[in-house]
Amino acid sequence: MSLEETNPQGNNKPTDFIREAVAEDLKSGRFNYVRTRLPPEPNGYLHIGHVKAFMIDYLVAKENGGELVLRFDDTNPSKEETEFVEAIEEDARWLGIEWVKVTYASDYFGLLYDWAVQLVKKGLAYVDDQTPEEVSANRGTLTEPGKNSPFRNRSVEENLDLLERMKNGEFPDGSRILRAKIDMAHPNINMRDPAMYRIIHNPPHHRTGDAWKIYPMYDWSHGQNDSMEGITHSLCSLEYENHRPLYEWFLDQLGVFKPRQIEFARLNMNYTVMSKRKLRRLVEENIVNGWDDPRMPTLRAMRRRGYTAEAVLEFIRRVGVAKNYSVSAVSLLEACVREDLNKAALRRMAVIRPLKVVIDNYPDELVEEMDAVNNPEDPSAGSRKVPFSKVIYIEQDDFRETPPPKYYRLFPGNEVRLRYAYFVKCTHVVKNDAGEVVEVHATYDPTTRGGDSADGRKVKSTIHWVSAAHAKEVEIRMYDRLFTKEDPEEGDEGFLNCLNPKSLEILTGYVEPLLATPEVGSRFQFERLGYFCVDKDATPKKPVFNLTVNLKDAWAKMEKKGK
RNA sequence: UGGGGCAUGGUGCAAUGGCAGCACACCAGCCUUUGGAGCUGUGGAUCUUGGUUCGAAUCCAGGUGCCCCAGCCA
Repeated sequence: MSLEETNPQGNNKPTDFIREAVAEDLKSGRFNYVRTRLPPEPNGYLHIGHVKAFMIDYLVAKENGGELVLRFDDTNPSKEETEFVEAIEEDARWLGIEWVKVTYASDYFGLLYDWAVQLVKKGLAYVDDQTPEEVSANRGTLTEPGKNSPFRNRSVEENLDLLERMKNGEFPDGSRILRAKIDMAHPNINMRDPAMYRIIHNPPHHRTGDAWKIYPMYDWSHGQNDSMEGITHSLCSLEYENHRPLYEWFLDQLGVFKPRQIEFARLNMNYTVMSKRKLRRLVEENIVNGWDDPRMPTLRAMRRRGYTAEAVLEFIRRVGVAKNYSVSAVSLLEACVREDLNKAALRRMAVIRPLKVVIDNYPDELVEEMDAVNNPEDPSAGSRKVPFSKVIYIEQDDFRETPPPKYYRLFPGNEVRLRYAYFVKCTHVVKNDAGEVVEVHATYDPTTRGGDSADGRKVKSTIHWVSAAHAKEVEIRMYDRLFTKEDPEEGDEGFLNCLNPKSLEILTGYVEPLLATPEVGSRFQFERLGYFCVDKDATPKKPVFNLTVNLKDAWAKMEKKGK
């Protein structure tokens, strides 16, 4: 096989069974173009699980020189709102997804009704007067066939008349449905005379208002809309596999353009929940502070937390596409976020759990401007000045009165480097009545300015600091996983019983003067701590920083293991 | 006891009858003015039984396990 045949584009694109199927269809001539569709129902906010499906639809079209249509699946007025249409578009745009047009299932209500009339005329659909309970009881079970409706053999004329009167609003909700006439004994339950239209008088539809009193079911709408729009590949998740025979049945009976439906495994992630119902409970029961609470798996939440679209996309790329049921690790997402932010985030010094240090031999009134590198990964980011003085704050974690083995940081008698400043050696501590260390005293070596010793002596640790007199007090929001279990839905106690009580911790810390009035949304690496971004709650008086993701902490891991 | 689908290191994905590989995680080391980043290295997987074949993760048959389906939701 030649290189051209295996690799028409001449590059090594990642491949998967969907892309292979699409390539086959193009090669065999089943289709001579590619058009996919993004079919969200506007009934909630997008979460990380949607991103996988969105990117498959978008990239399959893009890689094949095709088009993507953003089509809102708004066939059920009781669940859908315009607010979500806008939110979904905004989130999808943030991801960088491009579509040629926005359409709505409701755009096709008229045409779809005509198609339904066609099926009725062909004797392939009928109006059923059974109650919902009767319909359900007569559907049969997984192992037993269903029973035909007593209304199944109505005349075409009667069906036509009843359908029109359903449409005109003459009948109350639940009194009748239009059903496809297929086979009540079919082993696939979706084929047992599935409902096509149901009657819904209220609420009004978010776009068509009260123009319609009947609304199509997913099965009757989706495939037909795909066909009307000339969609070639209707890509969806595995639970629709059982619907494919019905998808194809409708299109075959209608004799219209027939797209190909291909199913893939949806994205699941550990330590979170993804179902709309559960996410809604978290919001409504004030377990989180809204849909954009940085602990939520929604895109708005991740954006607010400081995740970049690039990182999210890279995560999706690494997760891949297959048909296996799988649960991806949130730690992989975090790794992608770190990798992306490491390249560009400016480094700053911040102390989130302050401990006061007095450098006794440093002149009382002296202030020195220390040179600090903005980003060691990017020399073009330059450097900045950071003021240094006699009283500073360091991290509580960076001092121990009695150090455990392998602890290299500050403790009585030990010398460390203050990043970009001086070597300091701890001399003694001051304690409060409770016996807690409230102040550490140290001396500095004036010959080590900038952080290098003249005599070549080494220190094993470098710690960060801020000058107490120059620091800005800020609010720091430390986020952790919302749940303590990898699978919060597992077991009988339910997802609300494994909430992580420490998923949000609000701290008051200090940052270097350059961060006194940061721009909302800007991202920084607080050295040795993690990546942080400025929350929308920030005010000039009190900046607020969200923890985006922590830095890998080898010492914390070591210490934990030692216990 | 119906139908549809899926089984590869801890996790996620490759290998399309020909040396089981990649990423994250893990472990060890090097380096380091971030115990960060980076670099090097180690360990660990084809659900099971049989068959076809010179050769099987891949093909065939049986078994086992997991997921989906009985909305007038999508």
